Amino acid sequence: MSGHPPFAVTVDLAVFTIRDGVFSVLLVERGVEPFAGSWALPGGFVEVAEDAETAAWRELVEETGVERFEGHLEQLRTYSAPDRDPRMRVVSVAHVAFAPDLPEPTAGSDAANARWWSVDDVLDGGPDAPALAFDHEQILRDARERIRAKLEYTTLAREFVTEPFTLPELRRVYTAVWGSPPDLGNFRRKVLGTDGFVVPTDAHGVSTAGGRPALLYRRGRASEIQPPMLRTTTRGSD
Amino acid sequence: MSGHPPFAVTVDLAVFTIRDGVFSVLLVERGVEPFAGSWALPGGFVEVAEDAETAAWRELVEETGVERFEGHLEQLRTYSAPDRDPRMRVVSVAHVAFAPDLPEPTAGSDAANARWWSVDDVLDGGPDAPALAFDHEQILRDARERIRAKLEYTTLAREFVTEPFTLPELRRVYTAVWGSPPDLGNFRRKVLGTDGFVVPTDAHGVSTAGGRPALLYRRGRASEIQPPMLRTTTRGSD
DNA sequence: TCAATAGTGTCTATAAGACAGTATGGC
DNA sequence: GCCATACTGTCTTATAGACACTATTGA
Repeated sequence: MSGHPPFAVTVDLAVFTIRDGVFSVLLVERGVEPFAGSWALPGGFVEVAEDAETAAWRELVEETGVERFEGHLEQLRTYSAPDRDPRMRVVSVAHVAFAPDLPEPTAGSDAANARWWSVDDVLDGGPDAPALAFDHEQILRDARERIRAKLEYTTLAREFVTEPFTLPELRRVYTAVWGSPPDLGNFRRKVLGTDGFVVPTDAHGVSTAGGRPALLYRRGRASEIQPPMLRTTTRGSD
Repeated sequence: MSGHPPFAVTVDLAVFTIRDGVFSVLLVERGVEPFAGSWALPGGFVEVAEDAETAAWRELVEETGVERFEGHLEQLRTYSAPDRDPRMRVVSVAHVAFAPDLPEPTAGSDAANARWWSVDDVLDGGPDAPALAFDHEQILRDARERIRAKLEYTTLAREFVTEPFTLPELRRVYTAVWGSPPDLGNFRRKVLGTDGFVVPTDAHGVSTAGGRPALLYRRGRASEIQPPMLRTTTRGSD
């Protein structure tokens, strides 16, 4: 028993989007010590009067500059190793957010720079892959696995496209996040056969690159896919 | 921007076991304000030099009096509503733990009393069901759903039985947690057909209540069940 | 013998994997 | 016509659901 030592509480955010078919995460270049010059997940301190999720939404808007964020945000897990921040004792409640096509971010208050990175480049050692500050590589790794898994049993993939969308667009979300495309016919059968995943409109999109134009859909009300749509590629490694 | 206000950080624990076929959770009766006299999840403050999981293990031993805890412990999620504790600003990193047949607990330091309760009685309004302190009812509800779900796609049920165990014993774990028994034949087919879920011994147990004695098994190395063993009962409600 | 529990086998329905084929657009 | 993309259909295989049956103990 030694009372209750004071902690700082932060939120860190893994903000994901799909840009040109690439599963991407928003990183900021730190302008202040510690880790000045390193890239890190956006985040900040939780205020006294807000809970962690509210703080995460606030930071999201501050860091991305987006006023109305159309996506989804959820808590990932809390990281609390005693030495994770050299300045002070701080626990961080990490969150995951995703949205379709966020704009190129503007550098925020204490960030020198901010841009989108390929998630797989950062985690699997692509060219120019930066080493992340603090324990952010672990957080990002956990976040990627969370998203990969949730595409299996939820309709989360819809949050990565703007309405109205086509099935090929939706399939490209799975392709980008999982790293390889689900079988075309089976994918369509699963999505269309899951009640409430997508609802058809009566409109066609425009044809891409001289192909047949795809039908347009909107998001349905279902949030779960039952039974799940399983990844066919190497599982359980990360 | 308003710097970094000081927080207290606690861990709360939902410790589960199966006692006489009943899915049970450990609750303590609070001896001090706030909520003195109310029942609550065991927990306590995180020390400066430890992470949340270490603190959870420490509290687990302190509250249950068990020296060598043979079970499993994992982080659930973090609860951070600004008004969740009337004394001060505190965020709690909730954890879930489970083990076979823990002994009747001894009252800990700041707990007036401690005992096992039926999880379903507490959450679904059984007779004598106590109202829980703080936001502990929500934590317990989330914890129950986490365990119910993890029985589907992991081999977690093994952590609720002592080695060696019988398949009927293992099936009673599913029965207790899910509220209704999985089909006998299908359950055996799934467990025995999942490589590494259980490994057979060459021994028989003793017969119960004048029935055929069951074969004994030990835990295998597999941690996932693929494809999952799905709950057949009412899904998605909680 | 019976009651009680443990364990096996089988038929059917569902859904995924694999992959071949057809349709509709721009040029 | 060609190419490129969108979409449909079908055969096979894996697996779950349902449920009937056999086996082994104690009293």
